[in-house]
Amino acid sequence: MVKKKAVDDAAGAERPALPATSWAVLGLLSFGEELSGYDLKKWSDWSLRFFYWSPSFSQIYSELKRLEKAGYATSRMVAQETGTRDKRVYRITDEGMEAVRTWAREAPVDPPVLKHGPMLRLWLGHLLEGEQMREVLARHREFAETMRVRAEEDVEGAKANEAWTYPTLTLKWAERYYASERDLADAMLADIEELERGKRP
Amino acid sequence: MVKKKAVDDAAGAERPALPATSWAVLGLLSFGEELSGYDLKKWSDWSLRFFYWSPSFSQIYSELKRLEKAGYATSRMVAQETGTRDKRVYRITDEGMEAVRTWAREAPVDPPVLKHGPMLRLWLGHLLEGEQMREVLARHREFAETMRVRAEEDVEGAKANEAWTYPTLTLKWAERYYASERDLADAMLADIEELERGKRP
DNA sequence: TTGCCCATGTAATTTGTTACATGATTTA
DNA sequence: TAAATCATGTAACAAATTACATGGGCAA
Repeated sequence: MVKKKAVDDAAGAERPALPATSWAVLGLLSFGEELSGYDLKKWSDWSLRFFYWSPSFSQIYSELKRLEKAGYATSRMVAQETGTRDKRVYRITDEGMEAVRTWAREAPVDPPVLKHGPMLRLWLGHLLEGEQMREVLARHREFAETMRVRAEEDVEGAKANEAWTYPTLTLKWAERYYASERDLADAMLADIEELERGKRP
Repeated sequence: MVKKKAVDDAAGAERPALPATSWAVLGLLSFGEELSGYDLKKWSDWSLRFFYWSPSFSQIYSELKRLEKAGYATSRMVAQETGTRDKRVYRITDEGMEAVRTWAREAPVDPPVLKHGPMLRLWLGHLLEGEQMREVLARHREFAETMRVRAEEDVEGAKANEAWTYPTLTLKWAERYYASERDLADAMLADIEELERGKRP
């Protein structure tokens, strides 16, 4: 039996299958700006971060190389005015636009990946004291509320610009998502209180 | 300047710092049963999965080796009655219990890791038609509701057993979490409808 | 009696992080 | 003028997945 590497040869597409992180980086470029790796990292930190973990610098650099090799982006060196070190900036190609569009439209809808450390620890409640459970939840609640406020602020900053229509939409989603995380922490705190009342009346 | 590998040498602890996934596997063992790699995978699939991605077989096997090497678990081969292939089963040690307890109690509370593929695609809404956005959201909604129902059923199955008090607590959390994901999808769907109405009245 | 799922792993590969290197620019 | 920060990467390592190998039991 001949092995095939599950490629969409059909219709002569010939597009290499990329991991989600590549599409995320290409997606950042799909807004049309010419950006450096550093720019991309910063931008992904303040936009993607709400619903998609932000890759490290080094990974962004290697994704950019991969995208260029695939013909989805081109790069050029730009000399800085003030004598700063030169930098390499990337721009999406027509093929890149086509590829990321096709991905966004046609890829199967995969379940989100969640690694919820705080919940893992509470799942191990038999190893904790009530006070420690409350502590973990309180810190998580704090994080969720901080994220909610940031998302809320960013919605304000983004909603005026028509180019940000869809990013604004997802920021609204994030605002609600982190509000829900906060409320879920409160609900669990209440559940724990109830348990404790049951244990020592 | 001498470099130190950020270890808790203090108090002569000498415990090797483990990645979260190791703690997850050790946590599964902390309920006291003697389990094989296969058992652990199945069990993590139906319990951890709601809030913590379930590692692959091969990773579970290598985590078990690491835990044994660290002295946190021991293993033995057991011969099967019916002549089936022998298997290796693992049991947590006292040191392992102490280590996972300390981790659960004292590790810093890290933010959950989220990679929300569907949101990433909606963030790129400028590449999609309204119909395609609704499709992505509908499928995500479907997933969320499926998970919610499963969590709900598992709460029913687990709440009677006192040993499952805390797992039941996190299952309740999961039930609410996936209900919220479902509602968030609906809310975003409504936002998109509104956008569309604005675009072509 | 062949194909499929259970069960147990190892090997090869990919993905992603941390540590390191380098130099210029700002700020204290 | 020293330290922090911006900016750009590379190298080494760790985490995690997929592919592969193996053999028994069971159903068609």
